[in-house]
Amino acid sequence: MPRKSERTRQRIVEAANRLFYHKGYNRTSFTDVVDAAGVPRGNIYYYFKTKDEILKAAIQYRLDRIRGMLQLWTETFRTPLERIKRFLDILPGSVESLQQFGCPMGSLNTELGKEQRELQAEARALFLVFEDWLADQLAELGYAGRARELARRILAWGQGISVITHVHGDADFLRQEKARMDAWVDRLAAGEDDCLTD
Amino acid sequence: MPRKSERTRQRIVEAANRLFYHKGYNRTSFTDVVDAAGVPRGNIYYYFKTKDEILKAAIQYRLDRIRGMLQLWTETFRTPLERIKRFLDILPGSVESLQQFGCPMGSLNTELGKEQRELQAEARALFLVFEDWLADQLAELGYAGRARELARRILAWGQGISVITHVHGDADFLRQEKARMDAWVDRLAAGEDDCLTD
DNA sequence: GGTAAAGTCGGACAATGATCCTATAGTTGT
DNA sequence: ACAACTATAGGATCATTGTCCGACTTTACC
Repeated sequence: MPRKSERTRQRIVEAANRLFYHKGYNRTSFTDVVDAAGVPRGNIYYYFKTKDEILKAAIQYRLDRIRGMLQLWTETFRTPLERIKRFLDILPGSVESLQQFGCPMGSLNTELGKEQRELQAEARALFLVFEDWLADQLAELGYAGRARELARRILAWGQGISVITHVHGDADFLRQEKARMDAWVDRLAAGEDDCLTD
Repeated sequence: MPRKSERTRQRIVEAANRLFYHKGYNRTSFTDVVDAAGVPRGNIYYYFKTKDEILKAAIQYRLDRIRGMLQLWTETFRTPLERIKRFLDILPGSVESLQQFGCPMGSLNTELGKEQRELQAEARALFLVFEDWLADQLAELGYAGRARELARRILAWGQGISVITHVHGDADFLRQEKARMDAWVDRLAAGEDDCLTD
């Protein structure tokens, strides 16, 4: 039973994940990872043959956590409106990180999208998980036909806020825009046929 | 008269600028730059002592071009509405680049913002140039009090679109959202007191 | 309790990175 | 033509990178 082994692997993945977010994938070295994980240099190779594999494991780790989180929200909140609102709460809930490092999904995809398309294809899954879940909520809200489109729009909105918040370190902007998103979603749920929803 | 010299320097800056956009700053090596610029390895050092300096020159180069462009738009278009519309046309005007590499300003700031704050402080200026110009136009449109806020919102919107377009390579999404921005700006110019502007 | 696999460890490896040196060639003003 | 720069040129340097090896120790099972 490789139980101890499993924990070591987990420590590597978690350290790598944190470093990839804080430093970016390409600026994170093998040395950084082994140091942060507290495992000896040679040992990491037993678990991952290449740096790519570590990234894939880190993305998988994120996916698992996100899926778990969304699952929990689906169970915890009765209405799709509450669920979407909970999603929007991510923004103010992690202002400091967003100011310092930007959005974990967004910055990773932006970095990999330039020249490392295969890796970015993996990272894209992070967006799709959120998109699927949001689309489900929007469909349940009565927007079945345009659920994907609206979901993607919400994600784009969040990405824009994240980038600007990161660029200027402007937490006020984030809070202000988050409030606008809340209001928009409220109107959406109320079925108001206003300019915003066309 | 160091005229030839000036051209060499320019070639280096332009090559570096392109590479920084296509590959990212950190993944662009000195070797990449000298190869692309067609100058011998040792020669680049005559112009720039460090990689940072090349980046600063590249940012300066971008700033100059942007300022020139905005200046031209200010002169070419009579009304602030037309000018802002011209600004929005950047998006469909560079779909392919945005799909492949993301927004030049956004991706650069996202990359540098993580661990290279001093360099990001330089890159931030790119956003501020646009923000100032947009704020001027919005003030002229009659939104003097909220001009900066609205300008930043427009930029955030554009960033969100760029990120999502880049992540999914989705040109349709870009066009669709661009149309929504156009409509929004029209309503803004018409002074419609709708939900979007609060 | 002994053997094979699982897991641990430190260092080696070649490649590439940014940076720098020094020698040569043009260009300039006198 | 000559000294003083300006500019070109290519290779040297040294740290860091991702990758890998081989020896060691622990664990699991017969």
